[in-house]
Amino acid sequence: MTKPPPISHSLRAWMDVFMHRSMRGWTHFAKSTGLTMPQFSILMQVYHHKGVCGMSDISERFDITNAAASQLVEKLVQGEYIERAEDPSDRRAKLLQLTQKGKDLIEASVNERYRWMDELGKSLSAEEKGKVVEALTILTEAAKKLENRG
Amino acid sequence: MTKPPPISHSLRAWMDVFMHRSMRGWTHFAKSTGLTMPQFSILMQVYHHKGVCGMSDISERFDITNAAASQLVEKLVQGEYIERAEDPSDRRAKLLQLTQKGKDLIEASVNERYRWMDELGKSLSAEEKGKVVEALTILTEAAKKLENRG
DNA sequence: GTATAAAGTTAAGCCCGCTTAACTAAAAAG
DNA sequence: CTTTTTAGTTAAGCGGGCTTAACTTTATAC
Repeated sequence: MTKPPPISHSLRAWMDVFMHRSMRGWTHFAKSTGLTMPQFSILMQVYHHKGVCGMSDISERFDITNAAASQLVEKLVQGEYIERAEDPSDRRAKLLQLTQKGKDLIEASVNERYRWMDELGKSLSAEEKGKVVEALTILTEAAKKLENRG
Repeated sequence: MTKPPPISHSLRAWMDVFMHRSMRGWTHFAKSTGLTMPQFSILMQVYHHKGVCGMSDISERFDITNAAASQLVEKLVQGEYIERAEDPSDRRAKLLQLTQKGKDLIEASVNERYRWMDELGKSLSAEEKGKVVEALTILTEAAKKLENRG
């Protein structure tokens, strides 16, 4: 019987293997779409903002100027990935939203990333699955709590 | 009692929260070093290649031409992050290796990313920690097996 | 030993992201 | 109602990444 590793060790080990694998797929997919990484990241951001996302949200999130965000978004509007409308409640502001094309693209990317995870799930025994589900639920909840406080 | 979620769901939920959080820190740190993302990524790659890494390893990994890799690496050599030596067993090839400065930088970045994970670990009860350690060990092993086959 | 392939380098040139600066238009403050 | 602040756009210009093309040097094939 070996002593179980401390939690920081197992968290780190998992993170290393997970990040390494995940990053590869991520950049590879982005490139295959013909979009640049900044463009792709903006689509992701708008996607996660479910519906309402102003131009300033973009520039803050990526730590760039409004000018830069505006230009990036302009290209995505040209490419018909994003719809840019006037905010009726503040006519200076814009409401950004993915078009169907944009949504499809991001969802394809997310599915691509899920695929590996799903395979991982399938490779486990029923007992292992149970343990993993329980632990990940704990972790996800804890992460959300930490996020809301910090 | 609610039914436990299927494993694909808990894996995906965890992945979403983990990726979202991790990416932010990642790009933010890279930017704060003054290096560009491609440059930073190359340092990471050399770091994980522990010791021996040729120029072609870089170009293959990032799907760019040898010319591009060579120019990127040149900048990192100028910045004293990378040491570029001739491979004695094949004098056409180069051996890339991080300098101490390069190692320090990458390790700082990794630690930054570990910090959140460690906080997460600390926020759990002893019982939860036990479960998480067990499950992550299972997952990490399964991931490594999958990697070696696929 | 000559021909061919492979590893890297260098330079020219393109596109892209980003910043600054000047601007428009709308909202908030006084 | 005027002033100031806020949201966003546009254009000029810089620097970076990447490609192609031409080249050097070393290894491999025949």
